[in-house]
Amino acid sequence: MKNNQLPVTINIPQFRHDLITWFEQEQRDLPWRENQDPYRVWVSEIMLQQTKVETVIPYFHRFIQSFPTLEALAEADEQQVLKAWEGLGYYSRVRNLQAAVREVVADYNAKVPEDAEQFGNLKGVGPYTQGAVLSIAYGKAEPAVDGNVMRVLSRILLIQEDIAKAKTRKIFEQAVRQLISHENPSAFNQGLMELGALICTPRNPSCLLCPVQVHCKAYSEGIQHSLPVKTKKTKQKDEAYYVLVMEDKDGKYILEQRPNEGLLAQMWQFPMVATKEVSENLLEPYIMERYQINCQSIDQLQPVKHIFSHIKWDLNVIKCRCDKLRVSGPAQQILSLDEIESYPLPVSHQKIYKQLLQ
DNA sequence: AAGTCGGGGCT
DNA sequence: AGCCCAGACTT
Repeated sequence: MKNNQLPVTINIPQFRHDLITWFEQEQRDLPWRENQDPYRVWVSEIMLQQTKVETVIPYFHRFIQSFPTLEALAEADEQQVLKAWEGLGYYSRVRNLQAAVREVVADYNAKVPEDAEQFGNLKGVGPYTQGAVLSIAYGKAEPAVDGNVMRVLSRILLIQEDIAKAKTRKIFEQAVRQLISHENPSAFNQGLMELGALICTPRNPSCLLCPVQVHCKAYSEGIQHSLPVKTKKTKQKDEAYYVLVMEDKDGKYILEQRPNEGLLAQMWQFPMVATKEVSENLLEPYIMERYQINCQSIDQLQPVKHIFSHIKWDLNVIKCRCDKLRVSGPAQQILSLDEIESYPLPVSHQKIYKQLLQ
């Protein structure tokens, strides 16, 4: 064990007390705080990855209602699980969660393991989620370092490492190991995050209301606005597609499932063709050839722009009416608007679906 | 270490 | 347009 700890020169017992007392008083009333059920805590932590609390709340209620227990989720149909996640994004989170829950049923008698290594080895459980669930559900004194914690501690301890770099997280984990309350690790970890969400915000932190202001080195030097240090990342790539909305005389449409891996894996969509694959004037014969249909008419629907974190989609939505549709593979279905409702669609294709309802 | 993976809300 | 959000995984 190397002893290269950063200097933590604040009054640690006082800091713990100030933080935990504030958290006990001011914490928000959130559905996953009703009890310490490890399954519920786990679900909430997965949902909260890169996702705001207000966004998660309705999803959490519906998800727990549909899958109230670890066993229920383990036994659930994968498509229904994906449908419950529809609109939340980062869909591999829920596929990993179900795989992990099935592991817990198979290997740990359906009890979420308390052992850090065992829990941390489950699919989709990284360093943050590991510490968060073990501290909140089981009271273990493990660090749970997320973006909030790095921002808060970078200011309090005046840490200037670039938080965009992967190895920087370890510096903060070491700091938390020195600071954390062993009497109440749960309130300590959640207090740091709650502080980051409510007071020690990215812009314009409310330092005058901060319960640990007296401990904060950045505040005492007046440089809280310039922390944390974070380098910016690369911008999105542009991608353009035709989206083929093919409707037959019965009002049914072709829907296809995306591949098992990659972007929006296993989600359903109207067929897409990269615009660079086929020139616009050859689109009609291309559709007729590829989908073996007889186009009666072609119209343009409202185009859709959709921005991911790393891609910008420009969707040229083409509606073609035809006599008869046929599937050309196992990943396709011919469905009525009603039936499409039960399939998990990414938000970009929900926008298209809503146009068809009008 | 850098990319991939969603979506929404804010400035 | 860019940034942020209770990050994990792949290459």
